[in-house]
Amino acid sequence: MSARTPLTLARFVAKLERRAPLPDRERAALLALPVETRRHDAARELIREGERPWRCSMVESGVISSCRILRDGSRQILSFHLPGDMVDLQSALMPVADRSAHALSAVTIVSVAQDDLMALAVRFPAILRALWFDTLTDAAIQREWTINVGRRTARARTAHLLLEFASRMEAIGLLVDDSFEFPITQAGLADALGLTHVHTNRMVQWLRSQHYIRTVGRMVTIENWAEMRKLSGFDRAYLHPEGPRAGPAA
Amino acid sequence: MSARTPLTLARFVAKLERRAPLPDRERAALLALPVETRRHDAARELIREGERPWRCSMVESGVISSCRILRDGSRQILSFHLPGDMVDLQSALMPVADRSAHALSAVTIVSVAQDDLMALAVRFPAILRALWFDTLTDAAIQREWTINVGRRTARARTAHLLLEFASRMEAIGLLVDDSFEFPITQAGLADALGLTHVHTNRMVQWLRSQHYIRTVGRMVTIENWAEMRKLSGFDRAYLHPEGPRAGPAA
DNA sequence: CGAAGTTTTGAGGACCTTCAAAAGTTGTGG
DNA sequence: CCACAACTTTTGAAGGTCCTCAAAACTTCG
Repeated sequence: MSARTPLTLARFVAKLERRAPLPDRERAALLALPVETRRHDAARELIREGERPWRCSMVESGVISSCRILRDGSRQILSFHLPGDMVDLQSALMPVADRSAHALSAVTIVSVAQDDLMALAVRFPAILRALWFDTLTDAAIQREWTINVGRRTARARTAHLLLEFASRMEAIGLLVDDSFEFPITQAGLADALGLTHVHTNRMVQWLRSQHYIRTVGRMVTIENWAEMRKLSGFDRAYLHPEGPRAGPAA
Repeated sequence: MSARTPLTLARFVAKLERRAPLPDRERAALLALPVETRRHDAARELIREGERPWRCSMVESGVISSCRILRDGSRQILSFHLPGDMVDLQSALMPVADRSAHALSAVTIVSVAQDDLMALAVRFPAILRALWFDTLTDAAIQREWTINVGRRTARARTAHLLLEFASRMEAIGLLVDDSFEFPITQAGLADALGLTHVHTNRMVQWLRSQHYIRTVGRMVTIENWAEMRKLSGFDRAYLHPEGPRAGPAA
């Protein structure tokens, strides 16, 4: 897509359609939604906990994380949003944001008014169904994160997160030669893993020492998928690349 | 509701309507769905990971947990399902169950065919919207669990889970004099907290020693809400008792 | 009353944290 | 293109939280 093409929700629609094709009418309706495009620098706060956003945002390029800060100052990163992901689809129904979102790299964001999206969802059940499925996929990922921090060792946990990120990048064509850009510091990685940045660093070093991964700057290469999978128990099924079951609305 | 009244999804509908009333037509349609009622003993496995369920189940009475077992045998409990909760609404769209579910106490379950529910959801966008909102609430709870195991100390974590359980019981009228039935062993609690049962036991003992909680058999009493809240950082907002924002479908 | 399950206790050790500082990297302005 | 500041990664050492293993006390139930 050239820089001059006016942006749309195309990437999001593509993600929805990875799972099940939408009828032409529905696809066209989504792509015709009036959108707003914005660019932000890395580290910029995009949504603040407690806010009442009135637009839903899709990542066009770059990576966004959402997190909660606890009263003692510690931070838990709750999810990563890659190109094609909605950052805050939830806010279409829930008025108050319960977490903040930050740009991890320079990002381009395409947003639609929640009312516009909901109006479409009400008119086209297939769209509502697709949005619901998207929410369910996010929920499945969230469960996997709970398992990750709850029951896996620091080593396995780190490996698991990297494999998830790699697999999701692969699904959108951003994995090249087993390498992907991982635009996050080790301190940020630690906040996603429920570890300290010191220990996270030692885990990353250990993965390198085993030749499971290689890092150059912000590029990460998975060198040994099999051992990484064995170590972490990663199974990409929970990412639901296969789409929703056929049903009355399909 | 007397034991002779044929069961319906009434409790689930009541939960949906705690948030926003459904139009009469939609409520009637949900309550008219053909259902199947089953009773199970405690500890019975209700859904097995990898299965392809074709019915969605609502808890009429009792408590159900869903969990994943890792290859090393460790277990992470991912959620509790209280009366009125859907156990596997997700499976309406996702064919394969990605976790198992067990009855923690003797339970009564009312189930509907997924196809029936989805057909209704397609016919009535307000219903699809309500189901979607329910999914979003579950997702918010799941995020809180990730935070809990990721960034809170064992003490705070234990207190937080008990407060969540108490608050959810309160919402359905099952909290009496700050007391509720908590039908789970300390080993089970440990699997929800990402701790060992030994350490969980010490945390429970500590909460008792501070007179924050009291336990008699499977009954738990919250003796000091304020200190429990302070200790755990619990804020019930994430349980979304207030309902979805008004919108085109409301 | 015995069996099975649950809670509790103890001791030792491992994993991960905390604190502190050095080394390395990136970005900016002169 | 270098100098400098800011940030990120890495190292070291000490300590605490939580785990492991094992067994005893207690509870529940047939």
